[in-house]
Amino acid sequence: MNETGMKVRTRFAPSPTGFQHVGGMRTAMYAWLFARKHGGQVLLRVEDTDQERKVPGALRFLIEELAWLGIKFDEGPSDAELKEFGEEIPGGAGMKGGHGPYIQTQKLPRYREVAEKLIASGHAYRCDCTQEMLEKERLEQMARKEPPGYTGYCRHRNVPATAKHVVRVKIPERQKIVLNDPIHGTVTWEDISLRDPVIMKSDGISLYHLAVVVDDHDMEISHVMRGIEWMATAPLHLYLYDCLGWKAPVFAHLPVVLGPDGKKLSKRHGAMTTKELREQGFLPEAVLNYVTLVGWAPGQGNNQEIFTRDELIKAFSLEGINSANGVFDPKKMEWMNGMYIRALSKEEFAKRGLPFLERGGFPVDLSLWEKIAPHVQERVKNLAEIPAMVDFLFKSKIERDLEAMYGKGVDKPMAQRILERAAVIMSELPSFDHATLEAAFKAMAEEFGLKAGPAYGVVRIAVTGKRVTPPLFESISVMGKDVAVARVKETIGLLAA
RNA sequence: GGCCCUAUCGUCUAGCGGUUAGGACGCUGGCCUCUCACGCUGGAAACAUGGGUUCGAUUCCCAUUAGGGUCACCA
Repeated sequence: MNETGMKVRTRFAPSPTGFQHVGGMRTAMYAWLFARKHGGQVLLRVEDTDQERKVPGALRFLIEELAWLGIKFDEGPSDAELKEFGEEIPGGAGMKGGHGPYIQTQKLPRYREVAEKLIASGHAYRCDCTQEMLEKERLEQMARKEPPGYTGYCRHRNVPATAKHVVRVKIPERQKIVLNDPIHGTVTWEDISLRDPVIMKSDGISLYHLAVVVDDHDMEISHVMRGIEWMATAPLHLYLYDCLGWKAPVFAHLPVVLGPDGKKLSKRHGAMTTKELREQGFLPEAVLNYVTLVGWAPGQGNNQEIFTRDELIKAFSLEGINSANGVFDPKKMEWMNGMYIRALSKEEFAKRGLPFLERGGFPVDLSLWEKIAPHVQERVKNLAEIPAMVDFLFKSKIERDLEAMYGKGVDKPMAQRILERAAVIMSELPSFDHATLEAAFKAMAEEFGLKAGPAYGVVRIAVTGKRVTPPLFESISVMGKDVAVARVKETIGLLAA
């Protein structure tokens, strides 16, 4: 129940015409968050009345990505309905029913029934104008510099049901419509500026405008969260509710999520679907957290940004949604992901990072990974960075950035001397733990009159090949004496050559 | 073009008539330090413009400007 005592039921109603980016996912997040916050239900509905634009796999993609984020629906199409639709979720999606069908093309008779009701009450009428007639009309209007639109030719013609026809809404001349949107406040239209829109196609399939009203009513939806592109047609929807004598849900029109360039999100922006983010090593909890924050803030002077799932649910409100468009900032997404990575337990990090490590293209020794993982955990912003950071532990042959050894008191002869000494020191060391190594190398640096940085740097390049690595002694300790000494000797050979 | 939405640092935002306009990311100085990262501590950085209303406007109202959406037998 929400503050008005109304049972909260929200829905996510995608049309399976493509793969949703994070902006579309955010709509689902908000619907889910709001339902959870008020102890209500959130359900999934498939708006597939446009059969021509249907994309195979789009629905499955959506369900699976949302599941990855931890968003499960209380109601939605059953596995049987999904199968009929042509999509099967491995293991089953397991959504409950109760207000189905949840796939619009499986509910066509109901829309026809409502359309007939609208015709009977005089709010709608049949129209048998052909596409050619409409096109001609449009052309003439444009020639006269009039705004194009249906003139209502069939309004009073009583086109018989037996003729091939569409159903249009008879839009009243002056019909004031008031929308109370929790995000935008009160929005008023002096009239519905639409020209008798079609709600039922000549093939008998409902258009969005009818289906959405019928479904939200039938499914007892209390709050609709949808993209702001729907605000312009909200008057039509509100009018339809009125004609039908139904109570309209609360409509919250969400602003747009833009790419870093300020343009609408698209493929050009790179990783903008959750699937891509997942492949780049972003954690679902971080993605849920950050994406929710694009366009929403707790307000009330609360500056919190990192939220657990439960904290998000607790803090969420429609009023906290910003009315202006927002930019998805990949940099901040990365920062937040790093925060989440560091908050993981050692074991959890090692476990989640392993699949990414295995993609590195080299054999992975699990025990070495587990030893070095905690040091990697402090240094990566996403899991995909892992292989490049520790590959030197697993590869038999490494590339070295030799130039990086020089500078700050170290030239080539000095580097050679350091490495000769390092090889001896390591060979003679009784134990190979961090403390022993550090003490030995610290003494060595002093021997050469060098600061730790430059001296260790030479060894770092020799054993790892890179200038940026996990801490040196941990790295050496994990790779073991044999490998470390061999790599130092190999480097001496390279310098001599 | 008609109708509608929007406007605080580069970005995400706090603010709901009186504040040195706060926080976060990013950028940057310093500290810590074996590299990197973390962490700590400083800094630069914003109320689109013009009118009102008011003792007083970032805040309320109206214009202007600039973005965006929508005007299909698509959603």
